[in-house]
Amino acid sequence: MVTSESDGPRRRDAAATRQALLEAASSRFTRLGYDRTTLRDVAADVGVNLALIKRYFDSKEGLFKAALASTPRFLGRNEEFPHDRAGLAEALSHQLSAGAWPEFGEHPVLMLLRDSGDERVDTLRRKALAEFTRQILEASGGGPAVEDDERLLRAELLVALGVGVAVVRSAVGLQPLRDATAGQLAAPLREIVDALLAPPADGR
Amino acid sequence: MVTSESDGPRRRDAAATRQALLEAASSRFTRLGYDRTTLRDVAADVGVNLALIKRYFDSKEGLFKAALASTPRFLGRNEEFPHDRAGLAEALSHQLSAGAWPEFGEHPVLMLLRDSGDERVDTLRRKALAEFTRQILEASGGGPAVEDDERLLRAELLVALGVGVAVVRSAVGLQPLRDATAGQLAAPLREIVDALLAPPADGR
Amino acid sequence: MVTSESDGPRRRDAAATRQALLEAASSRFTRLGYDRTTLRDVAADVGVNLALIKRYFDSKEGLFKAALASTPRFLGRNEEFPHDRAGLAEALSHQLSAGAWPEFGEHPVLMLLRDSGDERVDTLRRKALAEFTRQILEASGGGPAVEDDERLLRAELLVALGVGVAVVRSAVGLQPLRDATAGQLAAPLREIVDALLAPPADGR
Amino acid sequence: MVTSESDGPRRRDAAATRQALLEAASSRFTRLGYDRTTLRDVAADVGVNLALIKRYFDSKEGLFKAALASTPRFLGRNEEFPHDRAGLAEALSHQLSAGAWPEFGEHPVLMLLRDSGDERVDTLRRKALAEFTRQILEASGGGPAVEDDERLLRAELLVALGVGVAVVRSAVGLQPLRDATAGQLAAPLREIVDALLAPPADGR
DNA sequence: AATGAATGAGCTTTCATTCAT
DNA sequence: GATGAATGAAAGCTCATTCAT
Repeated sequence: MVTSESDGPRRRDAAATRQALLEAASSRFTRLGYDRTTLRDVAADVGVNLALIKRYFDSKEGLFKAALASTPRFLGRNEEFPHDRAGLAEALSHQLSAGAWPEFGEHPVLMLLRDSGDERVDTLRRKALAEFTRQILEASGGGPAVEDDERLLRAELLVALGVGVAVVRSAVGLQPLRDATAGQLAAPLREIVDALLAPPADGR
Repeated sequence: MVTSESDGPRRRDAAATRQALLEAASSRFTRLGYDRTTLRDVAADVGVNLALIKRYFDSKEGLFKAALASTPRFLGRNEEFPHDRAGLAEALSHQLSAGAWPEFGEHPVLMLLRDSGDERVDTLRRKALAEFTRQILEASGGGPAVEDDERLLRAELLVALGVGVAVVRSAVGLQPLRDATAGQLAAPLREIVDALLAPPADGR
Repeated sequence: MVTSESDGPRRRDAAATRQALLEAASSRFTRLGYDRTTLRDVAADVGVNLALIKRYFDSKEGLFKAALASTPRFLGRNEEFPHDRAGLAEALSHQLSAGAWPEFGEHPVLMLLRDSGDERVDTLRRKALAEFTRQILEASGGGPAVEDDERLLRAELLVALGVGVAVVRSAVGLQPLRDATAGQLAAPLREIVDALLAPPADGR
Repeated sequence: MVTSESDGPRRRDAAATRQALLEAASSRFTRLGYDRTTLRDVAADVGVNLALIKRYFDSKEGLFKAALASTPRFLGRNEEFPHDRAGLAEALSHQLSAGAWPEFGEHPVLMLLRDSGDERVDTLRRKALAEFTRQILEASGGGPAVEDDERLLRAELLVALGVGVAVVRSAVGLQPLRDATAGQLAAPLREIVDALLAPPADGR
């Protein structure tokens, strides 16, 4: 519930107010979804008037689009990008561990699954996930030549796994997955990454 | 919008009307979630009056619970239950292929992720997913003795993968995953199942 | 809440069912008023189907009218009619004491104040209260000749007092009035009756 | 239906709009009771949108509470408080005469009898009537020492009389009580007040 | 005579949105 | 740039009533 009013809403600072609204909205959209996020609550989080949302983002839809656009385009989490399958698995295990993303409350990929009902944002969301897939392929080596359809499918299964972990944790809190640490996730994820993306030993 | 009025609304047949309402509701809850499913739409799908929902299910919450309870408790899809990892992988590849579950419009596991806001249904949903996990463990052999915490976590990762595939397909329609056939999914899933649940060759 | 299913609803006995419905309705109308009395509840009290109310009374309005018509046309409460002011005061003190009318739950005069919104029942209710006024005048002696307008007004004030006691007890439960016994009410009522209806000693 | 749009709905004046809503609601609650007062009608009386009621009073219950709280805490009707039995009787005769309280449409004590179904407002209503009783005792002299239980009961009977007059006039319009003037009510009320509250000449 | 399935209208409540200031 | 008053539409729910059986 607390995200952005850390140091108080700066009055008469348009950019800061806009940013604070965006962060509050991102948090609510991520945690609660589009429908259960009310503009009144977002404005109240920041401590400003409701009409400012219209001023800065025009509508709830506009706010949602802006929040979507501000979602991290991950893999690597501020550090350098992973260069091999081991690095990829480790990055994933950190990203999918419990308590990562404290500033969002939940894994930010959830935002990409939230549906506002507007057909036009679908493309936006699809592109973001596709970019994620591309990053996985690049990190797992293999070179662009081998990126045939099956390899793409395998990368997408890895994306789906990440999404599934975030969703299951958020929606039902299944234990022990819910509180799994990066250390606990490391081994299984490494094996999955290898199983999915290691180059075939034989001429499959 | 069209799901269940297959053979027209039967007049004066309570059981049939109730069932038709349940199916229409299941479809909408699965596809659209709790908030975007309106009772008016559900009633319109079946072609009956809104008040019948109150009659048969008492409230929207009651309808949701009934829909939740009628969700298939899968693995094996009407056929016999899988007995080994190969069977498990194959069952999954069918269950997660495009176009399975035509009567729901989407994979029914999505229903288990829908949130009505009622605390008491949370337990229901969690139990259903936990049961799914248990089935995976049982099918993958290993006997109850080995069902330590790590094995449980690995089974849950497989559940998360299934959930993720359903979610990604439903929410963003990532290709080629979106239209993947059971044949295309078979090999990667088999490798993942083995990687996650095969007994360790050495004393890991 | 329990009024009439004392010896069970007799099946296939139209008159008895009708009577039971009437009593249940009277109780609810008296206690809860017109709006908060639902036909479903009345039918449930008796244990019969809702549609029987339509059969016997045609509509909620019809049921209300029938209940109104069945309201006791009091003074004297089954015993002989009071013949003088002392008898009148005593009859009133019994009628207005706590716990009288156990079969109605509240004083039945409340029914005469319930409003269904139908203009046509107004006459009915007015006539019933006017009849009560007439009875008071008759009991208090004085003969018909003296029934000038002021005497009528005084009798109506006594009616209003009775109504007020019933209403205050039912609506707000003011103590000690709420639990007042006939003994406690006797003296004040006698003095009021005398004050209002005793023939003037001097040529007032 | 006509109560408060005296000088037209003032635009953009929150306090005035709130007050207008409150008056319209008071009138309807007083005349029609809780159930038959619809928020749509109240808003229409004032000429504003329904949602403003939520803004200012939060809910129908909140509006009712506010209306209850704004009910005059009478005796004396803006003038000085009555100091003896004669003054009390006169105050009552004015207060209970036809056409008093034109701004409410009916005697405002009726509001105190309206039931919203909420347990917590019951106390509010009871307290208001109890306060009325206390005022009667104070006005009728006698000093606090004599305020034994019987005296309290007698004061409450006077309250009940007032309530009864208001109720009978409103609900059934019994003549000549319905159109009684203060002049017509003066004598009988004086005699009742004396009969009830005059100090006993002998050792009663 | 009696039942239960089905309907239509209305109510409160909740939001996103728009309009003046 | 910012506020708060006011609106419109839609949702869940409730009830009296009607229709077949």
